[in-house]
Amino acid sequence: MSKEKELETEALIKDKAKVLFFQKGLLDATTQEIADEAGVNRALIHYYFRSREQLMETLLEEVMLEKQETIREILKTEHPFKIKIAKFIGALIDHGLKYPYLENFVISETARNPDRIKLFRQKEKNRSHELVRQQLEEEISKGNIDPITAQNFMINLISLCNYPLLAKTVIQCFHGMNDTEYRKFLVQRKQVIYKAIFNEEMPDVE
Amino acid sequence: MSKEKELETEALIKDKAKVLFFQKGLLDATTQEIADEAGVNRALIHYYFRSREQLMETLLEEVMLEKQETIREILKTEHPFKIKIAKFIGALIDHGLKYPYLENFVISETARNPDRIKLFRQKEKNRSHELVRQQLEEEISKGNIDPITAQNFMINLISLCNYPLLAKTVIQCFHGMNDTEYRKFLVQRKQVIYKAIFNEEMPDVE
DNA sequence: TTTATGTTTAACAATTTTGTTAAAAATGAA
DNA sequence: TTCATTTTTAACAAAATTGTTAAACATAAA
Repeated sequence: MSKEKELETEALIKDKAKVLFFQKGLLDATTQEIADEAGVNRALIHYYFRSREQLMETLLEEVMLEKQETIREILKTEHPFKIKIAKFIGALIDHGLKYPYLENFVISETARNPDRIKLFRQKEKNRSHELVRQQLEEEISKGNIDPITAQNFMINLISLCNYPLLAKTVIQCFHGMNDTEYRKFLVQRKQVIYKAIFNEEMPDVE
Repeated sequence: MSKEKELETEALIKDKAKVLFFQKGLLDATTQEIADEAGVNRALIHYYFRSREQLMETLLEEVMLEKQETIREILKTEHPFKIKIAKFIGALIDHGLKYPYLENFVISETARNPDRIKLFRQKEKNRSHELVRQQLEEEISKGNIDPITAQNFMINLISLCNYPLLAKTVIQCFHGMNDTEYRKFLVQRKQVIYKAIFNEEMPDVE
């Protein structure tokens, strides 16, 4: 029994499919295109993952988990609130730079089929919202931050981080950026977002 | 020659297809589903619009024009800058309430095929960006607004307006809102966005 | 009523895509 | 090497979808 070979091919398909979907943005890639990208026979996709659908679920779970772990770690540290949020912004943008089309996928899948939202849900205790609210309210009562509900705070934050990823093409066209300029724009944007949220310059966070 | 009947059916297909695509969110509706929604034979779609593709282009052009006209009118008035922006926010949200899935469509189409961005581009002279920049810079030099580039200003603004539309399902699930609550949330959000942008309460604009 | 024109329909062909399967190939233990 | 198991392949079947076409139908003018 060659367990190594199996893992090799299975992992190869997953890796290449991730590239195709979340990096190249071919969200409706066919099983044939996935097979081509991985350089394997199309039937292997069904052999290892049963269906296109199940492959997708597997990929999503992996990539979402990667993102959620990073965020959970940041939000569970003992840093001051504003530092945490600065790191949070950085993590969202960086993950977006790694998988530029992941958010597009989440958005189109959930729009097409709201039930599939389950695939993207994190465990109750780790939801960013819960991890942020208490500390946010403390800061507000101390007068360090203008009053705002946790709901609006989070949605503002995530809107400012995610929309420029979703609208890559629109923004590039509209503001005449090539890929390099767009990347640079996103990196610089971390500071812009922090300033929009807190109305003050972002401190350096390693 | 029954010109009336033709316009009736043609307009019927367009109207029902708009509902299907931009209101119900079935962005990948088949020609059969479109025909069913309009209660006509599927071949009529090809008779009037040649292909599914061309129907889509027609619909888009109409809906985008409707949106762009509203925005152009707001930005070309002589109102004070902050009033204009308040109206601009209102118009973006209201259009999103009318066609909840239009932005999803723009985003997925341009991600899938960047060339198709042409379909969404407005004429150079009417681009919101151009209409806002000069006045924004004036306000900044008068010290009424914190320094920010027009690019970042616009992208912040549009991110805050559009993301909650794109992420309808995610937000509803995450914050436990039904459709009514979500609508209310969007309407109230106009003030939240204004405050996030200008750091002060939004004045009443009719 | 006849005729020409425009509108609608059912049936068909072509293509694309998914998933299955039986057989071939590779692998590794006995 | 032999044999059992796993992996891979090519070929096939089924379903979905788009676009075409020829004929039926409706309408209004002559």
